[in-house]
Amino acid sequence: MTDTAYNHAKIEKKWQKKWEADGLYRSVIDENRPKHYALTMLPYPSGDLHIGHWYAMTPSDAHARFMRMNGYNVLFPMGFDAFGLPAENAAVKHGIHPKEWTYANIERMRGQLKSMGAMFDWKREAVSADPEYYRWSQWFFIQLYKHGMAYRKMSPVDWCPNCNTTLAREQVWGDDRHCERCGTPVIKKDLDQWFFTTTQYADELLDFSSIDWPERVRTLQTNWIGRSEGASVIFKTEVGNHDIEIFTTRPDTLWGATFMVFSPEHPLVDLVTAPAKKAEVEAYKEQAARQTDIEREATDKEKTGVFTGGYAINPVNGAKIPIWIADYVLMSYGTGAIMAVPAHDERDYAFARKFEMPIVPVIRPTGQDDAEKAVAEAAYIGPGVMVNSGPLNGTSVNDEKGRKNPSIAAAIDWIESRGVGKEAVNYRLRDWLISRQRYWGAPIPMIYCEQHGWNPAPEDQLPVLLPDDVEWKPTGESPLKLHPTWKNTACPVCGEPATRETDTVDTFMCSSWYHLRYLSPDYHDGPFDEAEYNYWMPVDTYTGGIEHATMHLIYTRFFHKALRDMGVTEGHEPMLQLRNQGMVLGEDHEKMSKSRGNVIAPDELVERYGADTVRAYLMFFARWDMGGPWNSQGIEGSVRWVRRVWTLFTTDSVTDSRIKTDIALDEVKRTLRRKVHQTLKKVTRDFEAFEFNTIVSALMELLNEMYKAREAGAAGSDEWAEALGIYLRMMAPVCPHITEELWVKHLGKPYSIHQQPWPKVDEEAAREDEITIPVQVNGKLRDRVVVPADTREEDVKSAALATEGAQKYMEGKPPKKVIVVRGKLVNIVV
RNA sequence: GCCGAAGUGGCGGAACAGGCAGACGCGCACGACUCAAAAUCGUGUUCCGUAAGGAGUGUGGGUUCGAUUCCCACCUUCGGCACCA
Repeated sequence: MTDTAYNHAKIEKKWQKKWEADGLYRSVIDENRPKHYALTMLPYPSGDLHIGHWYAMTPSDAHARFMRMNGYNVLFPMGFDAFGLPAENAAVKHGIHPKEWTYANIERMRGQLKSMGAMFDWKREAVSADPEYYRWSQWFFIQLYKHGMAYRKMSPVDWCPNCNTTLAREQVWGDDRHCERCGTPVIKKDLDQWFFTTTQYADELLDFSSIDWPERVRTLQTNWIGRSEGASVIFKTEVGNHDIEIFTTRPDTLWGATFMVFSPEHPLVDLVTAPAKKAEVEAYKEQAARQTDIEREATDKEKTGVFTGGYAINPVNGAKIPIWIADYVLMSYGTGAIMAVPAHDERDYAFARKFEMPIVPVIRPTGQDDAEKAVAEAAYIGPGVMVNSGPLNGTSVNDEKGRKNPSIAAAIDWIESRGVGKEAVNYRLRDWLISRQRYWGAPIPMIYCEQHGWNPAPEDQLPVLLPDDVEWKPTGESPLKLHPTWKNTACPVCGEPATRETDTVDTFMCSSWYHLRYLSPDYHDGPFDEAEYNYWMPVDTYTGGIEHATMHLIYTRFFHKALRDMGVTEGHEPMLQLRNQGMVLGEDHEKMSKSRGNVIAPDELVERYGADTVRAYLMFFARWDMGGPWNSQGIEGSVRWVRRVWTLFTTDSVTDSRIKTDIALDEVKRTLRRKVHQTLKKVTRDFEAFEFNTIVSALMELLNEMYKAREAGAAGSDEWAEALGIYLRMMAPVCPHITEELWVKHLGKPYSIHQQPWPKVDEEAAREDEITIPVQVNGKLRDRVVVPADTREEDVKSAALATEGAQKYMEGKPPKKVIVVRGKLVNIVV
């Protein structure tokens, strides 16, 4: 029967073509139906779609299809995050223009994406490198600037020497502080750069109450933002009475401050340094500056520092305390200066011991009467009661942070009443460094004039186009800076000659709003069409990798909130539900990489097995949120499943002649129907929970049952027809092509299966009428008893007691206790 | 050091609210079909034991009639943060 052999290539191409021709996946506003905006993270056009893209996108597609079958008007768009450094590297290496390289890759990847058979609405495609796209990226920059949320500042920033550009704090990873893209350790440079005020939203970004995001991501973001509650306190220099502001989480230990430490870069260092100490201080500053961040921030390093010869006055008790400089105090956190309380801080303790400074305990530990003794060996961090602290002596100290700790609350109140400090919150989060010294990105639309400083390019002149005629220097410098004429322009204020900013924006800015451009990629009067926005936003389901937790997923939330405050968007969050996929590892259980040679190419798999099978295996082989190792033998299971589905629908039944009576056949049909509806219930639940692996296994199980039922003579019955119809619809989101073919060609049902409603569970049919109850004696399984599902507890109990296994292991003793769990189990305790 | 996730057969994994551990699949073994092989179909497959039986979800304890599931301590792996004041 060659004409009924499963030819995946033919079937998949045929339906993809028809779906596209019919616009089956066009999503248009329909006020009569509830909307569902399903979004999966857009790819960077690196050249080839890899298995990780398939792993992220096909289950997302299946879920979107499931929602569509459940009556939602689903938008599932796709596009390309098309600016970025690899395009420039290709230009330097192979002499191809980044634009050409990028757009050729997009062309190729678009084709690969289409081979998935996903329900992407290609009419919504957006490409961030298109001038009509980056025009609006630039427009957003200008709006942020106008609202005070974009500013330029000279500061020490992270520089990747390989990528030849600055990076945002979020893009520097790991212990060795390497570049997120290329892995090169970054260095510090003092540069004038553009920033967005992400810190302004720190508190709001900590609030996840209105979104359904994985705990993991929420924790990562919370830690990243790093909120600490405490107080800011003003100390005074002994000479000159200058303010020294410090931040502390432990204002209750102020009375124990026996010295102060400045970061070597602190602006007051020169002022407080005594002439006699000048040389020593300068030498230390230089030595600190030479160190890399990694050396400097190594926690196990012996403490170093020098005395400045200057003193400060502790505002709570007037004590005169020495000021030191040490590299363990970082200029980039807090104010760059600390009060040192060696008795109750490990670092200060180590420093005080080394340089022989006094250690004054101000907390007596609970249950001890000697506070001095408690700090003889190490700093004391736990609860207790305040001592040596003047007006606050006797206040109890617990383990809570901030005002929840009575001692901290008392200290804050006290310093505020004396006007020497106030309650304060500090964050680890920094403002988003947005400047990139690269060519292939959206030019920052700012113009510098000698007379009028920085001003935005006039909005009616957007986009500020990237010039095509650029030259590549092997040094890796941005060609934009070296372009002879591009930067020359007129000042928007006075019209005199002025220069453009030659830096481009971080590509993460372009991807912070792509979900908005998808709404109306061809819209010219604004970044998006408001009618589309009002209907589709916010994104209902967002899927993608966890690696973006503290980059894109923070940036896009910030962006949405900033736009909201400028009146551009509404609502507080852009994406309501987030789900992360895990990673597909190589067959050697290692991360896939070209150098390891363990990369799996989806194109080859599709050619060999077909997209439906690849999709099925990707959904089946591991928990989606966990990922796991690829197994090229394992995919055979999915190959067989898909083929067995095909065979079941395209061949006639071979009836087992042993089944003769109507009664027996009725039982077969009833059992089949039960299994069908039980499976439907499970599959529905699992789709809602993003548990794709058990969807496929449930469908496999049902298929096995259907083969048995067919052999037992169920074919031709109403129950059989129902089973076939429900089976295909349940399978359709997983394997869109084969199900369409079987639905239309073999069941003769109306095109398209993807427009059919999701089947309804018949609870009555799904109910078991007989159940097997395990019988335990003292917790060990000894027998089983089959009873009607509605049997009363007492009857289950007596049936269990009567079983052979129960009798044997009770050894004639009377049961002490019999536990009957309804519908589950009986445990006899003797 | 701190925070988080995970440890289940030869392998990937399942167990939805504390109730039959190992669903589903890979692999393997045996059988059917075949001259033969592949494909396909069927049966079996946690370990020890011939068996009766016993053990078993990283380790050790605990709660419970009953624990992969809850609690405590620890070990290992992975991810994040880290002199953050």
